[in-house]
Formats: sequence, structure tokens, C-alpha cells
Amino acid sequence: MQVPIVLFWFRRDLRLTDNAGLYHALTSGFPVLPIFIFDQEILDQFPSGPDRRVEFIHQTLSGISQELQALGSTLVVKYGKPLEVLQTLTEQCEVRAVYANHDYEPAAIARDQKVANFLEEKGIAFRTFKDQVIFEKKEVVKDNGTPYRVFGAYRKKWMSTLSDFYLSSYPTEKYRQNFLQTDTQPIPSLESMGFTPSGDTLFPPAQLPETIIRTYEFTRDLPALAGTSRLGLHLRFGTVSARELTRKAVELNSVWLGELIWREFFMMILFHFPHVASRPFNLEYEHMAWINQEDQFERWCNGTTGYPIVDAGMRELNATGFMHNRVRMIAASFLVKHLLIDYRWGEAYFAQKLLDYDMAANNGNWQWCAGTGCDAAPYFRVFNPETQAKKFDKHKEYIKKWVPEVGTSAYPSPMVDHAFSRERALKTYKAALNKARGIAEDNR
DNA sequence: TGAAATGTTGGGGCG
DNA sequence: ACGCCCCAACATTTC
Repeated sequence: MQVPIVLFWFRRDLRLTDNAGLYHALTSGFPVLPIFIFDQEILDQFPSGPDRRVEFIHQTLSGISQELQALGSTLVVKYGKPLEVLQTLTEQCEVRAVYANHDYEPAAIARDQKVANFLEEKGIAFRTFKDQVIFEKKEVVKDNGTPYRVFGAYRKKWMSTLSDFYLSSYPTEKYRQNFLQTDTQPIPSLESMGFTPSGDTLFPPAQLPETIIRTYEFTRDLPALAGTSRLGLHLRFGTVSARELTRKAVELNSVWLGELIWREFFMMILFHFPHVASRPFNLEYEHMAWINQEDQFERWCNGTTGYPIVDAGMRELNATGFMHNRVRMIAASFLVKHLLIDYRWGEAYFAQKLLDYDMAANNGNWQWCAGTGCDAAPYFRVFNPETQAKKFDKHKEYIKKWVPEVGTSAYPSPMVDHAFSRERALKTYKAALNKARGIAEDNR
């Protein structure tokens, strides 16, 4: 004898509070069975060994599972292909609907389309909701209905569209009794999915550091300070609510609010221009004659370029899965402009290493640095790594933390000359544009 | 959310 | 006294 239920499918929204899709599931009139699927096809591409992001998800799911257990319910966690897992579950249980939150990355959209087709065949509703952003898709577009390409204009419209309506929380905790009452199910171990625990179970806290946010614009560029929120990881996996953060940002600091709007800007860009996932937003830069020298890329990855601020950043990334935002810009600019290595190489490296990796933000910011992106830094803006270090790490506190041998014979000399590299970058970018425009004229 | 090159201004030394 | 030069400081332009 089976009771009809609905599923809530956790993806990038790993929290029980203020969760749009979960709220709608809990108020559907049917008991809710929450599920999470470790996507085997994605995880199998990852190298075996420790993976901090998988561990973070695993740890978070354990917490959710315990909370549900205390309510007499459970979280069902599976390791497999989403479609197959859903097929099995819909055979085992009488599922009336599947609830989830919107996911905007191209691969996620394709996955959800397949799931939607399957569920439709079975006569099961697939109900999805906006949750990870304040405004999605076409909610903030120009008056003529086309997407913005300039951040300042987008922000203005975003701000004028904002109202309390968009920021109010979904009171999921009021409906906790609507989880399906059932026995606890175990969560697959990291080992069973091909990973080994790293032994480091510490992650940045999911609370907004109010003091840091209040003074954000005065401290955000100083990598030696803890002057940034470090909430990227939590925004990525939905362990904080975007609505709650935005409410606080409105209250505390419009500059920091701007960072949240940048996040939505790049998500909007990826949604409307999915080609950016693999190609430059500005297609003229497909004509860039990247040098792409592997041994140079390796030195950048390892943090042995001979430019201390770049090396400090890369070593921080390699050691912790985090890099301070100012240093991300300097390191990215160096790879792209000084070494003339395709921004996609750097993008892929950050994707592999960053705990807070988010496709839209990573892609948007790399393209911003490379000058290939939407409303990007102009190509001729070339960071001087030494000037940047003097400005933002005057006393070399950050540099010495990550590059202790700086100033000794153990530290390499600069792998490329700044003045030379700068000139070379300017010439190469200009040549790419000339080529693109020449071809465009031929086609007329 | 640059940096470098070039241009302008104005104070002070000096003949 | 005055013009000239130097050059730092600041502003503008260019990449």
C-alpha cells in the first residue's frame, strides 16, 4: 500500500530554510520526500582522491539528513544518473510531482529538459521555481525585451525592479510536518563514489560577516586582510539564501550589493548567450593568436612565474581552493596578457581548483579580464603585477605568507619582461581585432 | 575594479 | 624685475 507523495530534488539549493521549490513542495498537499543525486557522469570525470567540493556537499547533506531524521523523515541520497534514479524512484513510489529549483547552466538545462520529457510521459508534473537569484531569465531586460550588455544599465534596471516582494523568505519551517514520515536512509560514502576524505572538514562559515560588508569597499582590495565575504561557496551550493543575503546587502552596503548584481548579470549573460560557455562573448576575439605555451602555463599553475603577487595567488588557490578577488584579477590578467595563454585554459584551471567555482561567474570574470567578455575591461588595460602588489600588498604580508622564499636566491626571476609582454599583448589584441574586422568587411 | 605617455601648470632658482 | 628653465605635481590622452 503506497501513499501518494511528491519529490523535492535538491541541486544547488542545499538548505531547508527559505527554499522556494521546497516551500512549494511542502504546501502541495502531499508528503514530501527530499532527494539528492550525486551525478555519476559528472563525478566520474573528476580525478579520484580528495575533492573538497564533493566533501562540502556530502557534509551539508549529512546535516540536512540529520535535521530530517529529527523530524521523523529522511533525505534520500543516490549516486547515479539523474534520469535513471528518477525512473527507479517513480517506479518504487507513487510520485505525483517532482519539485526543484531552476538551474541555468547549459548542461543543467539539458538535464532538466530530459527529466521533464520523461516525467511528462509518465504523467508526473515537474514543477520548478526561481530560487538562486532575485531576477532570472527575462525579468531584467531592456524595454525592447533584449538582454542588457552593459553592467551599469543592467544594475540600474535591476535596482528599479527590486521590491520587498522579491526579497521575502519562503517560510519552509512552518510546514516541516509535511515531510514524508519514513525510516532513515544512509548516505553513500565518499569512498563508494571514488573519493577519499581529505581530513579537512572546515569550510568558510555561511554567515554574512556584517563588519566586513560594511567596510567592503575600503578593504576588499587588500588580500592580506579578511576583507571579502567568502560566501561564494555558499551561494554556489545554496547553503545560504540569495534573498536573505540581498536583504542584508540592501541594508548594509550598496557596493557589496553590486557584487551580488554582478553575479546575476553573468548568470543572465550565460542564459541569453550560451555560446560564452565555450567561446568569447565578443566573437571578434576568436581571431586571437594565443601563444599557449604549455611549460609557461605550468609555471603559472604552480605559482613560479617570478612575479610574487601572481605566485602568491596561485599558491593560495592550490593550497586552499580560494584566492582573494583582487589577486584573481591580477593572476588572470598575467596569464592572458603577459603570457598570451587562452583565457579558457585559466578558466578551466580555476574551475578545477576553486571551492566557490560557479560557471557563470567564473566564465564572466575570466572574459572580463581577457577583454573578450560582455562589458569587459578594454584589452589595452594591462595590469602591472608590481604596481598592483605595491598598491594592494604594500608590506608584502600576503606575498610573504604564500611565497616565503621571496627575495632569496630560491625565488625565480620574472619569467617574462613586463614592458615587453605589455607591448606584445597590445599588438596581438589589436591584430585580432583588425583580422576580425577585415573578415567582416570581406563578407559584406 | 589601469598604466604609460603626453600635456599643462605653477613655484622657485637663476641669470 | 623679468624671462627662462627645470621639474614636480597634476590632468589628459592613448593604448
